[in-house]
Formats: sequence, structure tokens, C-alpha cells
Amino acid sequence: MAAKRAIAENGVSERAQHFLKVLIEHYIREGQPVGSRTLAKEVGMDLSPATIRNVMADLEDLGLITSPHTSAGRVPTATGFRMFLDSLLTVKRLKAREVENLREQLQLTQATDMSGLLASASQMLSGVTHMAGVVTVPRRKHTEFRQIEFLPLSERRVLAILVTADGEVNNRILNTHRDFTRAELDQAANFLNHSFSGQEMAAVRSSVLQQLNSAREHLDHSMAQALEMAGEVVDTSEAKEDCLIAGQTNLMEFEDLASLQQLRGLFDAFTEKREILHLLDQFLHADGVQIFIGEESGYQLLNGCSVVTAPYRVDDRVVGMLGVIGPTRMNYERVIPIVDVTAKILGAALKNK
Amino acid sequence: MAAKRAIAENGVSERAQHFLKVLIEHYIREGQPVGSRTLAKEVGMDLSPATIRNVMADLEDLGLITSPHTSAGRVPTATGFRMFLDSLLTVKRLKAREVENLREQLQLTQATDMSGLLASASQMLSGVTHMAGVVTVPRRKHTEFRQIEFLPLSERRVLAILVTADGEVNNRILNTHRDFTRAELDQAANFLNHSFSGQEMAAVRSSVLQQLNSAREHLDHSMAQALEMAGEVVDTSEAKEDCLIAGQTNLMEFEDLASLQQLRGLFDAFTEKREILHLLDQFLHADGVQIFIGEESGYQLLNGCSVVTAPYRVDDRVVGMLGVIGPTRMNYERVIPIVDVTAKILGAALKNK
DNA sequence: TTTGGCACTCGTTGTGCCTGAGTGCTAACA
DNA sequence: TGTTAGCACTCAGGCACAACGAGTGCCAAA
Repeated sequence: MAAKRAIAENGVSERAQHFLKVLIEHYIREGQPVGSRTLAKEVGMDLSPATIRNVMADLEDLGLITSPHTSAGRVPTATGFRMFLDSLLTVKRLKAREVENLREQLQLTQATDMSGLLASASQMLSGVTHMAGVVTVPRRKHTEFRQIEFLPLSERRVLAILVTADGEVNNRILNTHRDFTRAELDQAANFLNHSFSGQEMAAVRSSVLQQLNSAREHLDHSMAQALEMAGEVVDTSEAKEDCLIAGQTNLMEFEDLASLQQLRGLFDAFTEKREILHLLDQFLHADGVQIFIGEESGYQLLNGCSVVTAPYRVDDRVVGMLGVIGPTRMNYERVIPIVDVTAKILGAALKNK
Repeated sequence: MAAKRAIAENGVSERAQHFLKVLIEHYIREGQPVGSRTLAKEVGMDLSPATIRNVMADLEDLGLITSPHTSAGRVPTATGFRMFLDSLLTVKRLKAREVENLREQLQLTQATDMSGLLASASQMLSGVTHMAGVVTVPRRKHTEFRQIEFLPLSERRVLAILVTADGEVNNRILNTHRDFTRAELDQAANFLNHSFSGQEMAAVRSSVLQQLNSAREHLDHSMAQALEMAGEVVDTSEAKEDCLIAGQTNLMEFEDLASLQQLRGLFDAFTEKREILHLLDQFLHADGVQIFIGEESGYQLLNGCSVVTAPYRVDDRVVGMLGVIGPTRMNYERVIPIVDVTAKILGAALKNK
């Protein structure tokens, strides 16, 4: 506040910003509160610790850094990190070799199908960053219905198999009101396939419902049955959103978040997945790498954590998110480009699936 | 050794065994080394601590208990626990109400399909014991082939769907050497379905291989193709053994195994799953509840852990294992019957799936 | 065989003390 | 007006030391 010199629009002098940057970089490397003496050496300006102290006091007043106790140097706050990430951080692009490396790692797994690719992407992220990797499975709102099949299992139990145009298979066991013969089931499947093949799933869904309601009496009985069964299957086929998390245990190595309580909370969130998914979805339509600092969420659980995410595209349409979860004190310079190119690589790899 | 009174075949006097039992029971409750004074009160025999001390010294000589340091009471060793479990432990049967409770909990989840049931069984185990629950998915060696379908996805990519008699669906994307028309694929599927429907998968597998090898030249080309594709699918359909683990994070609450190192190892094993599966498979043909003490395995990783397992049956055939993983210092009296009846309940529930 | 007594061990807890790192403030300096 | 040196102050961490309590092993007596 007191600084009269060149002041950036956010109210912090250029110089103070530079100090903040150096402080955070040091803190990221060492993990220890950094004191004025250390910082004085690190900023290459030949200033005395006392001078640094004055600036640090300003930074503390602004809520960008804080000291854990009286004689312990300063540690960046969440807002400090935010400023660092938004305007101070300089990310280098990855070298061509490294990009190639990542690409190979992903391809190397020989994963032919989509879910295999996603899993290995998430494993790769966790492996290369030593944190937890996460990839959401593509949600394709505009999926085409391709085919449905019914197989009798036992009396009154029918296995329904729904295949979408992109080769995803949903199957579900239906408990029916009465027995169906093989022929009846085939007929029902035929009817449905002819009626809906090539249409979008959303259209199929509404169409099924509509026909069931409006024209129930006009339909012959078996068609109604077919529609009813189709309704059930089509319904469940939607609920399959999910995300793949790998390398969770890497997080146990960071003493930043080594309180068992905290870890347990995180792990529970990982198995529950829903919250994670929700978190990532927020950024689904942001462009490029986004960083989320735990404290900003209000979630007690995420204190000390950050999430670095990027959306990935197939055919220029964003279909999912991917990223890593780790301690806020992470090496963003390295992690950000990794997440960035991984998103691109994964998108490309998915293109022909 | 020095004991002259009634000596059981294992070389430990009846009385000493009783002391061991009480000691372990106390240790299980309190988690602290138990000293002679405490034990003197606990064994209801009005003996002085000094007497107890003599016996404890004997037990220590036999390697059944040990003291962490000079003045800290005794703690049971793995062998001590083993004796306790094999011949000292008295398990009460569960009350009818409790059994009913478990049954409801399992049913309650509304899980219609098999994997849902298994998942909720494992969750139930973990929930009710506050440890980690584990259920292996049934491996049905004698599964019947029911039907196979091929759907063209894009050029040279074919989706194969294999359905077994019990309604399990395996699908796999095949990369083929050339394009196939819909008609060709249907024909291939028809051929396979007619040839193999109702046969056991193992038979199908060998039959496919045999026909491919011996009669390659006699077959017309498309049949050979069909067989080749079938071979690929049938192969992968086998590799699907797996186990479901729930409530892993419960283990973080036990200070017995709260070293991060240890926990990390365990969790990694849980995500890897293979070792766990291997462990459980050892007991696949044992009858009833089996208990496995970590130290006995030699695996550093499992020190301080025990696994309580039971096989579960469908139609009198053992198809899988289930159980809980927790600290060796667990309440076996409670856990054993729970695992036992859960196995029965799950078996029954799977019967009509 | 059981018991009481005694000396001994050893982890735990608490205390005081010191040190080092770091701070804030003030007054002098350029 | 920004920079610096000096000074008093705070506080966590480490160390030594003592006291305590829980427990043991052993011996001699009942």
C-alpha cells in the first residue's frame, strides 16, 4: 500500500511482485518458510535483509504471504499462489523430445480401446508427475444409437445389449413381467433397430417416451413391450459418467498433506469420485490449462492441494478433462506443460477410436 | 517346558494356554502391551502378579509372546496369535437378528446384477467391520458359451460381443486385416453360434484352436476368419478375474499400521490387486473361515495385518472368496462369524442370477 | 507351587536452558 | 524517500536431567 513506485493494477509494486515470485519459487523448491536473509540472497538485487523485511511486511498486509509463527519466515497464502499462477509464473514449452516421450508412453501401452487409453493416460500423468493423475471419460452428448439386442437368460430375465455408434457397449439385465420367446425378443430388437438406428441417443430417448405415452393404445402389444424395455436400457446408458484416478498413493509422500485425516478425506473422495468429477466439470469449458487451489474451494478437504487440469478435444469438440492432483506446493513450471500436452496427445490418440 | 501339570500336545500347559487367551483378548481390546499385574486381575483365578510372571516367562520362551522392551508388558507374537486362533478362540454364532440385518443390507442395495451384488457385499463387509472388505469375482471355469455377435464399427474395426450362459457380457474391439460387410459378419456369427452354442467355454476355446490349426485348408475362407476372430474374443474373456475391495481407507484409522510406508504398500497392493487375489486363492479350497496372519507370509508388507476369508458357494460349488483385511489385532470373535454368514448370504443371493 | 520383596530397566513426561532463525521497530544514512 | 544497521524480542527445536511409573527377573520364604 505504502509503495509509491510503479504499481501494477492489482496494487502491488513491480518489485514486490518480483520478491513474491522468488519467494514462492524458493518455497516450492524447499518446502520451508523463507526468511528475509534467504530471500535477500535469492533475489539478485544486492539488498539487505532489512529492506526485504519491509517489503515482506507489505506483502503480508496484502494477504499474499503469512508466517506460521513469529520467528519462522514467510509462506505464501492461497491468494499469494493465485497471483503467482495468474501473472508471475513463466512456463516454458516442453522440448520436442519430451513431448515425443510422453506420446510414446501413451502409445506404448498397446491400449486398443478407449477406456484403456484413458487409464494409461491417467497412469502416465501420475507416473511422470509423481502425483495423482485423473482423466474423465468422454461424455458424448451426441452419441448415435446403433443397435440393441435382447437375449433370454432365464425365465423373466432378459439381457439387453445396447451398442452406440462409437462402439461403447452397455448391457443390463431386465426383469420382465412375463416370459418372452427368442422370436419375440428378436422381433422387438428388429423393430427398435429399424426405428432408431442412426438417431442420436437423446432423440431415441425422447422418442421412446413419447411413443409409449401418446400411442400406447395404437401400438400392438409386443411393440409396446419393446419400447418399454428399450426405455429402461437407454436410461441406464446415460448414467455412465466416470473418471479414472491413478497414483493416488503418490500423495502420501508429500509431507505437506501427510496428516492422516486429510489423506483419508482425499482418498475417500477419490473412491467416491463424484465430487472430483464435479470439480473438473467446472472447468470443462475453459480453454487450456486451469489451476485450482484447494483453499479457494472452501472444501476443508482440499486444503494444501491444487488441481491442474486441461480439457481434451476430439475433432475440436471438448469431450473430457484430465489433469493431476497434488500439493499446492508443486512444480507448476513442469506440471503445467505436461498436463497441456498430455491433453493434446490424448485427444489425438482418441481421434481414430 | 518346565510346567509339570497337564500339558497339551503342543507343549503348553492348559493353564498357560488360558493365560495366553486372556492376554490376547485383553491386547485385542486395549492395544497396549499387557503386564503381569493387569493379567493377574483379568484371569479370574486370584493369583499374584509374580505367579503370572513365571508363566509369562514360559510363554515368552515358547515364542508366543514378546515384550517390546524391558518394562513394557507382553504382546502376542504371530505364533501366539496363530495358537489363539487355532485352538483357543471361541466364536459365538451370530444372532438371528444380526444375520437378518446383514441379509437386508445386502439386498437393500437393489443390485440386480452380479457385479453390483459383489460390490455391495464388499462394501457391507467393510462397513460392518470398519476394515477393508474384499470379494473376488466368481471364476466360473465351467461357463457355457451362449452367443457371439459382430458389429462393424468403422473400416477394419469390428466390435465383438460374447455372451455367456450366465449373462456375463464381454466385448472387445478387433482390428481386422480387411473390411467385412455386415452380411459377412452376420454369417460368421451364425456359424459360430450354431457350432458352439451351449458348449463350455473351455471346450469352445480348444475347439476353435484345433479347427483353426488342423483344418485350415478344408475350411472356406470366411469360416476361418470367423474362427480367428472368435479365438481372440474367447481368449480375453478368460482374463477377467478380479476382486473388489472396499473401505480401504478404514485401515488408516488403526494406529497399529499407521506408518505411511506400510499403508502406502497396502494401498498399492490394493490397486494392483493381483497379489491380493493370489493370497485369497490359496484358501479357495479350504472349507469355512480361514485366517491369515500377515507375518506368516514373509511379505514385509503385510506385517501387522490379518486376512479373514471364507469361500462362497453357488449351487454347492465354490466360486469365489470373500473376507476382510485388517490389523492382526482385530476382534476375531465378531469378524469371523460376520465373514462366515456373509459368504453364505452372498452365495444364496447369487444363486438366482 | 505360590508369593512377597527387592533391585533393576527403560520409556515417558516434564523442566529448564540454550541456540538459531527470524521478526518489528527505530534511528541514521544516502 | 528508500535503504540500512542495530537492537530487543519471540519462538521452535534440541539437549540434558530428573522423576515417575510400569514392568521385569530372581530369590528366598511360605
